Amino acid sequence: MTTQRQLILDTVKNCYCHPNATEVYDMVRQEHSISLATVYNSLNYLSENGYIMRVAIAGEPDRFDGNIFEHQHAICDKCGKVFDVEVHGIKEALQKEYGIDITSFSINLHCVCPQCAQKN
Amino acid sequence: MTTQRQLILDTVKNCYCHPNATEVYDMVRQEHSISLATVYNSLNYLSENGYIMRVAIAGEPDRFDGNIFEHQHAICDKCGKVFDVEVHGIKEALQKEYGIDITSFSINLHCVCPQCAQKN
DNA sequence: TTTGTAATTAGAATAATTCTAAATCTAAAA
DNA sequence: TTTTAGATTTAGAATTATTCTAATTACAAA
Repeated sequence: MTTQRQLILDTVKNCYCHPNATEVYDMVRQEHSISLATVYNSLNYLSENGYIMRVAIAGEPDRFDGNIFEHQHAICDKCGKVFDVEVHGIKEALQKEYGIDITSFSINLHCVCPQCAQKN
Repeated sequence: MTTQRQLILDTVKNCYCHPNATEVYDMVRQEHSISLATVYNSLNYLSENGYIMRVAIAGEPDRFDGNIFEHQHAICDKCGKVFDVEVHGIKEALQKEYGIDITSFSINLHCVCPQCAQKN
């Protein structure tokens, strides 16, 4: 864990959003000098080693998530915001149902979030 | 539905793999002259209008799926192959659990497929 | 026909990501 | 200490993925 990796890890952990690589770059750059390549390298390293999660959403660049507890994502189709949602017992259910050893899994729920639903 | 869109729809429907845009382009081009831009436009059109599904997998370009029945995907982390898996009742369960109106949802299961598991 | 709208096209432009090679850092060995 | 080896960082080039632009074409309705 190097200075830059720690910096990027902290940024992802503390932002409570689900930033993509460019957004992480912009955030880190406000306080420190860093190369975009390092941001990509570090995000790859951190997600491959379980420090953060890589989040794939159809039609947009990969995002990253500092919350590594088992959880899933809901994407608002109006405003694009991504929300964490808690799950329990789903992995076991899926494992049982499909009869394959599931290494990991991800669920993306597409919805209209409460805020967007309100403003008709 | 134009000639090109039909061509692309047929290609995605008949290939029984989960091709990305470039792969669709290469397949169509073997028999017909077409522009890459048309492939992208058409894939967007077809997926936005429910003819095909867009499949997002972390770290790779979006793929497309001619199977539009409710189903999910398992990705082998060794060989990269993508398999369709059947689901039932999950949407209702999720809807109930999260209490939000789910427009659509997708589940990606990461696994080691039977073939890869076999070869040690 | 003519006209209007939408689709297709090639190529340019943009965006996202990885690669390259040089410079830097770090920790262990001499 | 100095040296060395290995990994990391960096800037910028290169590559890959996708969208945009503007001209052309196709097609259906008037």
